[in-house]
Parts: sequence; C-alpha cells; structure tokens
Amino acid sequence: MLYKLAEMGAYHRTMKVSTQYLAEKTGISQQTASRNLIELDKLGWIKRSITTEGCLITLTDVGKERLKNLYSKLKIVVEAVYPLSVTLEGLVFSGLGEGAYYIKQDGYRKQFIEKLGFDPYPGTLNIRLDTDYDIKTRQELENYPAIEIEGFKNESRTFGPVKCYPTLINNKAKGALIFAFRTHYDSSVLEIIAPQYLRNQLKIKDQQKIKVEIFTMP
Amino acid sequence: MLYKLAEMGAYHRTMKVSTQYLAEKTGISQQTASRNLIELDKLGWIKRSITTEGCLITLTDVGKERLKNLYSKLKIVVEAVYPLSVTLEGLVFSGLGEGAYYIKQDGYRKQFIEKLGFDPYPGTLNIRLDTDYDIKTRQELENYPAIEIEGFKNESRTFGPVKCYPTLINNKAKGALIFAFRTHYDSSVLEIIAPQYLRNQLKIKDQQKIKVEIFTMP
DNA sequence: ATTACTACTCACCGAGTAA
DNA sequence: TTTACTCGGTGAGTAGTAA
Repeated sequence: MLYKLAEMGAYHRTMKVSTQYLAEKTGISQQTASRNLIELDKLGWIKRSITTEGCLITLTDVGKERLKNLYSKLKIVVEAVYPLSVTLEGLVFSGLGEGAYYIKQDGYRKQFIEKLGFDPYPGTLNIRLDTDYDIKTRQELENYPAIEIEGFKNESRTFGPVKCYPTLINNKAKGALIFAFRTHYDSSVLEIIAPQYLRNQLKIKDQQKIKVEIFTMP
Repeated sequence: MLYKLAEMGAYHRTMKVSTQYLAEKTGISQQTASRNLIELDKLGWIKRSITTEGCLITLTDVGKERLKNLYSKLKIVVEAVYPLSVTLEGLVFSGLGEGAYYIKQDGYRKQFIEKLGFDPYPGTLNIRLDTDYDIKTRQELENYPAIEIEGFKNESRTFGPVKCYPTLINNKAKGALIFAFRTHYDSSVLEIIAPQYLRNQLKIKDQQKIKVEIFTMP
C-alpha cells in the first residue's frame, strides 16, 4: 500500500486521490483503502488531509525511510554473490585449551578488538559438526569473504593470518567464528570466540547441541 | 517470508532449516512457518524437500525473479527524481478540430508510430482542468522528462517540436498527452491522442469527467 | 460527490496433537 | 526430535450507510 502510494507520486509530491480511485488501482474496496490511509497516517508514514474532493497524501520522511530500508535490504540479497549468513549446528566439546594461548597473543588480540569490536574471552568454544550438510556448508564458507586478521612475529615464533566471521550463537550471543590457528582439528570443527565466557553466558554443557549463525562480509 | 528465506541463504544455496528455527527467526509460530513453506512451494517460488532433520529449501528461479522484480520497482521509486506518474482530472470538451490537422502531418505521425508505438487517430481529446490542484500539477508536469517529438518543415511551413507522455485514460485506454502545438489553449487544457477514437471507445461525452494517468520517463 | 463508521464474513494464525 | 493436520479465536476486508 505504501509502495502503491509512492508509485502514484506521493513519494515526490503531495497527491490528491480519492479512496475510491485508490481502491480501483489496488484492487481493494473503498472502505479498506480509507482504513489503510488512516492506519498509515497513524503510523506516521504518510501525511494526510481530507478535502471534499479526496485526500491529499504525501509520504513523510519516516515513510520514505521505510521504503528505502526495504530497498537496501533487497539490494543486498539480490546483488550479493554470497549468502548473507549460513547457520550451522553441532555439539559442544572440550578442547585442549590451546585456543586460549593464541587468543591471548597481543598481536591477535589488538586486531580482534579493532576489527571485531570486542576483547575476546581467552578461550574458544569448540563445536563438532555432525551431519554431512553442516560439514559441506562449513567448507563452502571458506570461499566466502571474511574479516582478515594479519599474521605477525614475536621474539620466539611466527603466527599465521586468521579469517573471522561475525557469529550469533544460539540466536542470542555475539561472537566470531575463527579459521583457524593451523589447527589440528579437521573441517568438522568450529572454533568460536566471544567477549564473554559462552559456556556460562548461555549455560552450555559438553555434548549439547547449539546453532551458530555465521555472517559473511559482502 | 520469501525475503527472510533469501536472507538466510536460500537465495544462493540450498539451506537446511527446521520450521521451528524459521519461526523463531521471523517471530511467527512453527505451524505458520510450516504452512508458509507449503504455500511458497505450491506457488513455485521455493523448492522444498523434507528430511528428518528439517527442510531443505532453495529459491527457484521464479522466486528469485519475484525478489528482483520487487527490488527493481522499489529502485525506480526510491531513486527517481520525478514521480512515476501523476493523475489529472477534468471535463471533456469539443475543440475546433485543429488537432487533427497537426496529427495527420506525416512528419509528426511517423514519430508517433516510432516513439509511442501507435498510429494516432486523427483528432485530439480535449480536457479542461477545473481545480487548482490539477492546474498546478499540469504545470509541474512541464519539468518532467518526456518523449521528444522533433519539429520539421514541409513545402509550406514549419512545425515545432512536441513533448509527449504515455497516458492511461479512465484507467482503461492507452494514449498520450501532447504538449503542444503552440496551442491557443492555456495550461488548464490537456490534449490527448490515442490509437482509437476515444469518445467511442470509452463512451465519453462532452462535459463528462475523466481521469488521465500520465507517466513520466525516468 | 466525498470519508469513514458499524456490522458481519472470512481467512489467517496458532494451540493442540498425530504421525 | 521432525512436519503438518484439525479446530477455534482473532483480525482484516467488505457491505451498508451516515455524515
């Protein structure tokens, strides 16, 4: 409805239209057209004044924003080469605590703060993927654009570059998936970092099933 | 709903999702999510196969087209500088038959056929605008981009350039608004041409009120 | 001619539940 | 665990009509 009004000129100017004509144009009844206008007005998406010859209608800035917003969202989906996000599922398991060693390295930590926007809890949440679908999806993920964390050297050794994806864990907690400190795990394992200790925050225990939604970077 | 699936990856790949998860993501019930998937499948917008762990969903080409189509329409409205169309209303009146003389000129006629896509009936339908709103809108129209018909000379005289807008008369008949053979009418008059004799086609009589939707050329 | 109120209908949504 | 049926309530659309 808002779109129809926009199309008929209310996006760019103040248009005069009768509810009857609007109804014909949109294939609804005059009464419904009238009520729709009242509702759009209440929502603050259109400005509406009634004359004896019909309604004067124009989209408000809020209404225009609504359309622009929808437009932008569609633009991203339609024009993107990669999916915006993929969701994986697996079982939590205890690792060897090796992740913590890497995360604590200042060379990584500074970049996490800068590029992910949070200071990671020193430890990783390990997830084992247990279906072919998840493992296949995990592999596809490697081709999708990521946040790049650069490698570095310190006194004793070299640390390789790392790829990250912003991640939503169990539809609640924010964190990031990291690929991967030349890990000994194969591609059926995910390593997640987060600002907080996820096992406490989400009350996760070993062997529990969790879902992670992983966002690519278009 | 279709958008939500696209956003979750079904636009670019085959995704596995449970109706429960989909419901949580979209704020509806599991039952409704399930039914929505069935309906989208029936419409042919998604391809759906059911496994014991959830549904495998991917958008069909038809489904993708739907989103692209909506995207294009929004793009036009949001990015356009001018309204896509304006609607004017007025009373039909009889002119002096002068329009016919101009329309019959081959120099114009050939361009009408080429640029408007129809061979105009030799005569114009004249409409007198009778409210301030319509006259003001008619004046705004002069700034909007139009189909340009070039002027020409024949043995006896010179014919000036003309601007046209595709037009829908009474929400039924196609034609074009023409601006204007250096007309003696002021800006409260519209001259419409059409492939057929509109007075017969639409059963229009003098002094009858008609609506014309005029399309700009973005 | 308008807009928009009051009823009424119907379709959609979700709870319960089967498979 | 899944999906998806039936059924009952609610909200959206329309007819009639007042202003």
